[in-house]
This record gives sequence, structure tokens and C-alpha cells, in this order.
Amino acid sequence: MPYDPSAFPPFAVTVDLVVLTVRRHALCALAVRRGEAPFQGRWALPGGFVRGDEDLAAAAARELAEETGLHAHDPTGPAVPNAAHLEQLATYGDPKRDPRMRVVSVAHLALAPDLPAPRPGGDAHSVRWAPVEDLLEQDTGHGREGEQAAPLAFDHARILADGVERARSKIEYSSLATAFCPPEFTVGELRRVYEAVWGVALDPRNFHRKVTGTPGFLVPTGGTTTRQGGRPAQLFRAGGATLLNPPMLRPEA
Amino acid sequence: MPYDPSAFPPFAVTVDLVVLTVRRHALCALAVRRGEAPFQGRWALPGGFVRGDEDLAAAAARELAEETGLHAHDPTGPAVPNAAHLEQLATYGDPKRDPRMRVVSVAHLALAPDLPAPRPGGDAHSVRWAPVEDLLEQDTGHGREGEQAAPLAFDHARILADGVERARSKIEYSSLATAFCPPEFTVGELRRVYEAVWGVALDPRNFHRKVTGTPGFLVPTGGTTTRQGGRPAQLFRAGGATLLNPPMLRPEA
DNA sequence: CCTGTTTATCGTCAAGCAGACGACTATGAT
DNA sequence: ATCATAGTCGTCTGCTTGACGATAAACAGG
Repeated sequence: MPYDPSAFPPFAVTVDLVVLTVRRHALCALAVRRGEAPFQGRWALPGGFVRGDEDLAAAAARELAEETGLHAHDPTGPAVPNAAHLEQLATYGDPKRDPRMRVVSVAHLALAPDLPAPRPGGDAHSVRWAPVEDLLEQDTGHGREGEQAAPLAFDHARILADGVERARSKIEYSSLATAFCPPEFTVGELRRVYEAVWGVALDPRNFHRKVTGTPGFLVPTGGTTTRQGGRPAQLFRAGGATLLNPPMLRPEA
Repeated sequence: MPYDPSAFPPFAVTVDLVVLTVRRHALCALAVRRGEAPFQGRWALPGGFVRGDEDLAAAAARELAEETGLHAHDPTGPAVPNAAHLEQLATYGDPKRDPRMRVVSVAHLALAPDLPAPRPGGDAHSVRWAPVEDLLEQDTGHGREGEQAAPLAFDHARILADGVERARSKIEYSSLATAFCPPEFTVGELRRVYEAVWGVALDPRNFHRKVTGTPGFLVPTGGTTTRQGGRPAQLFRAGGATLLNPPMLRPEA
């Protein structure tokens, strides 16, 4: 193929973000309301154009910071308090996905601990955390009354679904579930993360045995807390291990 | 963020292909020799520009067909004899990855059975199957004498490494290893695929128990073959199951 | 024909892990 | 004091795996 970089169709390249967190026992995603056409007034995933001299990961980290104030967790940089996990998800390039022109979007997945408030970014448009269940339950007819039923703009429902599926499978074999937790957390809080992301109930005793028995997954900090009620629970930090072997098993039912 | 699609930096979007197969007990990738600058004369992954009205997956399938004659396996279409598995791998967009201009490449991963000959496509440039070990062993000083030691063009070594890692992990929990096999194959041939991709030796008896005991993985065709020498082996086709649960375990050593 | 070699296939056994679930502990609420 | 809640430790059973012995069915060479 004659490789002539000056003769190519014009593309716009954007990053879109699937930012997930666990709030009140539910897996939630960040959604922004669109101010302009197309899809004006509809909810969409946060995102924006990649700048001319910017790496894809840098663009995603910039958008994440603009929308949430969160910093991407960078293994080479210093540890920051409000660090979120950020990784590339997939790229969406259907010629008709944006009615205005050819836009290729490199979607990224971010996992963040529950934040005090979904702080709007520098722009004044409205931003909210919405349960992914609500954002994805469209045109199925069994939505709860009063719920907003308008589907997400563009192909963002598909992107969100892919991101959620990535998160669901990735916490099986990695320690990424800790990215949903504050710096110090209890075994029970971690279990509730798994339960919210997978949408299942887990046995507290087997879960405790599993996570405390996996070397490098959790390191005790020595402290305890009673913020969940009941008997005080040990506090842990995320250990250095990133891969869980053997993995956490998701109940099949 | 004011979303103005008419004001965006110009990008070129390409697809690059990591096409893997197993030849003579080694995991091999398709490489093409570059005819023009930059990196003239160096080996690179096959790829090309995405056309203006073309989906990313369609562009990848087109490039695959041009380079190898293979058709992408499409679940919705009819079964074709020489069908390869094709999936999106990741997107690479470092501003300096192509010295000429800003190029974002959506890499795809293809898994193909061993082909009779690495048929050059419509273009006359040279194409070959090369062991990934040779393509990736650069500047480490311990390459075998006489081996081509020039690293792959652009960031293709990184893309190839990512593709190989994807393939290595994906055959753990999916039935994708059958994509490396002809339509009918024996348990031993499938085992040699795992051994080549993982670079380990597997116990034939435990492997046989595992794959024949996983429902939906393999279906016997009734025939037998002695093409591997020794006692005749049963022939199988790939079953409908795509996910292996529990997964194949890769020896840790 | 007999024997060794190669590959396939079946079986056995012990260790490890997961699911089910009983029991006990330490807090706050009534 | 009693109850409710959540955390933590154990036990038992069944399944899966890894190690490995044994047998089967082909071919090659004497």
C-alpha cells in the first residue's frame, strides 16, 4: 500500500471517559448534560478533543481532571491523595457515530473512590453521578416510573456498557477493586464494592478468607473503624500486588 | 467544554495489524518490509489508512484480506473456510510516533491458522511470517548470530508485544486457541498451540482431561488422523463455547 | 514377526481451593 | 439487659489440578 500521509481523509479524534464509582451500594457513572446540538439536553459521557501535541492518555487525564478534579494514578509520579485508576478502554469509529463529521473516539475507563460531591469542572454544565443501571436501562419498558428514560447521546450507551463489562471482569483477576475504595478501607467495604459492581451478594466469611489470604492484596494499617456499625473492623491499604492468582470468582447465577 | 467539531487539529487514522499464527512450534507474526521512508527497509506491521466512510473493524478486515487473503470471522455472516479471528487491540497516539505527522493508529489483533504460504497481497512488497521472539528480541545483545536485529518500525514493537500478551492471556479463559487450528484438529495439535503461544510444556494427560472435560469447547467429528505420527488421534471441531470456566491455567514458572 | 519409538488416552492419588455454614466477638441501639 | 449489626475464625465437603503410572495404536527397522 503506497503510504502517503499527506493524502488521508480528515478525522477528529476525541477521548470519552467512563468514570465509575460506587455510591450507596450502586455502581455509578459520571454523566454530563449536553448544552448543544446534536443530542442537546441529553446525557452523555464526559470527553473532548485531543490536542495537537497531546498523548491520548494525557488527554484522558486532562479531561478527567477537568470534570472531577481527580488525578490519574501515575505509577511514575508521586502518590496523590485523590488518585483514580485510568486505562484505555477501546476506540469507536463508526462513520455515522457523530452526525456532523467523522469523529474517532478513544474511550478510557476511570475508577474512582466515592467522592464527596460531583464537583462540576471549570465549565458550568451540569454533571452528575448516575447509577449505570439507570443510564443503560432504555426502551426496555420496565424502567421505574419517574426515571429519565432518554438514552445516552451518540454511541455512549455502548461505550458505557463496554466500560462496565471491563470493570466487572477486571476486578476478578486484579486488585483494581481497591481503586473504588478510600486509601484506608475495611474488608467489608471492599466486599460491598464487589457486590455493587457485580450486582450479587457475596458470603462475608469466604470473602474475608479470600482477600486476607491472598499475599500482597491487602496490608493492615493497624487501625480499626466502626464507621459501618457493628464490631470494629481492621483497616487495610491496597498492597503491591496487582494481579490476583487465583482470581476472585464471580458467582455464575 | 464547548464542543466545536469544526475546530480540531488534523489527525490521520490508521489501522495496524498484529496477525499471529503458529508455525513449526513457534508463535509467528506477519511482518512487511517498508518500501519508503521513514524506516525504509525495516520490518513493520501491516496496516493502512482508514477510509472516509469505513468503520474501524471494516478497515482492519480489509487490510487483513489484502495482506493475507484471510477473511475476518464474522458471527453474523456465513462460515468461510479461511476465517481468522479479528478483534480490536488498542490505540496508539503518541504525537511523535510518526515523524511526518500526527497519526493515531487503532491496532487490531488477528489470530489465524497456519497458512500454506504467506501470500503477498496485491502490492508487491515483501511479506513474511517471523517468530515473534525474533521480532521482539532487540538490542539485548543475546540474539542468535545472523538474525535480523533491526527493531520494528515506529512503535510497532510495542504494539506487537501488546498483541502477543493479549493472545497469551486470552487463550487462558476463552476458546480462542482454536483460531490457530485448522477446522479439524486433534487434542495434541491444540496442546502444541498452547505450548507455542505460552512458551511452556504442558502435560499431555492433564491437558487432554481438561479440554475434553470442558463442555462446549470441543466436539468430536468422528474422524481420526495419524498426521502427527503415533497412535491415531480423534479429530475435533471448535464447539460453541467461547468462554472457558474454569480457565486453562498457565504454569507460573 | 518382533521390538523400540512415538503419540494418544485412561486412571489414580494427594494437595489446594471454593462454597456452605456454624460459632463467637465487639460494637451501638432500645 | 437484650437485640441487631457487622466482623472474624473454623470446619466440612466437593471439585479441580498437578504429578505420574499404565495401556493402546500406529510406524520404523531389524
